[in-house]
Amino acid sequence: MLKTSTPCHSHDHHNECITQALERAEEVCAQRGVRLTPLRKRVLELVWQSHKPLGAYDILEMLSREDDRRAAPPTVYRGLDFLLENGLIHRLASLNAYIGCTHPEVAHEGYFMICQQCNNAYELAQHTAIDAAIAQEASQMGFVVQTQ
Amino acid sequence: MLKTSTPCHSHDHHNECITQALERAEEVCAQRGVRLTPLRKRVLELVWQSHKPLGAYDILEMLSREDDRRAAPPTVYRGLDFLLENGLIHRLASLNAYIGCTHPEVAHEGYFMICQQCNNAYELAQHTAIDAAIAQEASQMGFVVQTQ
DNA sequence: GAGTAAAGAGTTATATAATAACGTCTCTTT
DNA sequence: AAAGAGACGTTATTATATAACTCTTTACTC
Repeated sequence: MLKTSTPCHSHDHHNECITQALERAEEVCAQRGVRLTPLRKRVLELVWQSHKPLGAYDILEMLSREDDRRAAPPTVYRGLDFLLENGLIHRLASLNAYIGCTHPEVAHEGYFMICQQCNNAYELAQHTAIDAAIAQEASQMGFVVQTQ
Repeated sequence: MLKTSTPCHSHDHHNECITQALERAEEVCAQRGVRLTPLRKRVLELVWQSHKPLGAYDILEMLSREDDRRAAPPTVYRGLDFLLENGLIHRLASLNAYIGCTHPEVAHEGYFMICQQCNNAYELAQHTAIDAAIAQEASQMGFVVQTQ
């Protein structure tokens, strides 16, 4: 179920985003002493194919298409789990989908704007105002924000 | 997989919340000319059993336990869909779970504080600050917030 | 460099969440 | 009564995610 409609938010994606994302991922992993194996890198690359959040089974299908043998779900989920743990992608629970993180260097909550026409999703880079508003409302209810 | 741990956020739930929720639901449905059938009412009641978000299959299990014949998934999902459409419950995508809405009279986005110890979730009643912060960041990216 | 432990990845099966498709029953309206 | 719509039952299926076990590769130790 891969959407192929012409995006209304489009740009020169391959040059700018993908290469940059992969470079950053290499750096981040090197810095943390974790291994960006070929498989993990390939999954990250596929996630970054567009700014549309991709489902795990979309990625699975892409993977299977290039390797001739059929990849199995755990293969993809392991890759996704690794990338999630290291902040290289985010999971959009409302869509059961995954998307590349634009600033993996620092731990952070992700907020996304999702275009209802083209399905592209863009991560908010600065969200101190939102975080502050949430933290304030939380404290009024006796909560301390730990994860979101 | 029904959690039965002692809640750290507890209160006299049955008297206050459930009855009030059901009364409100009756009002809202009457006002809108939609039917709160026994099944729908029963599902709403089950959702309101606690402040813990419940999975569809948790509700299914509860339903099946009282009727002796086994209820099927569509039965529950139809009930949940109706309640969602009419704003009587919210869906928490991150948990694949459903929870009663505390103010179904007006259309609104829901924000929830979810206790990591007792799993209870509480809806924020006033969230103008959060909405404003989000709308502002959105407009900076050329988006207009339609749904969240 | 051989031995070994741990991480990574393949494979099969299964769990969990949600929906499709079709039939039936019960209303209401005519 | 006939017709249509809404609600619900029932069976099957799709979509998403994980468990459990195996084998391979990598990295570390001596």
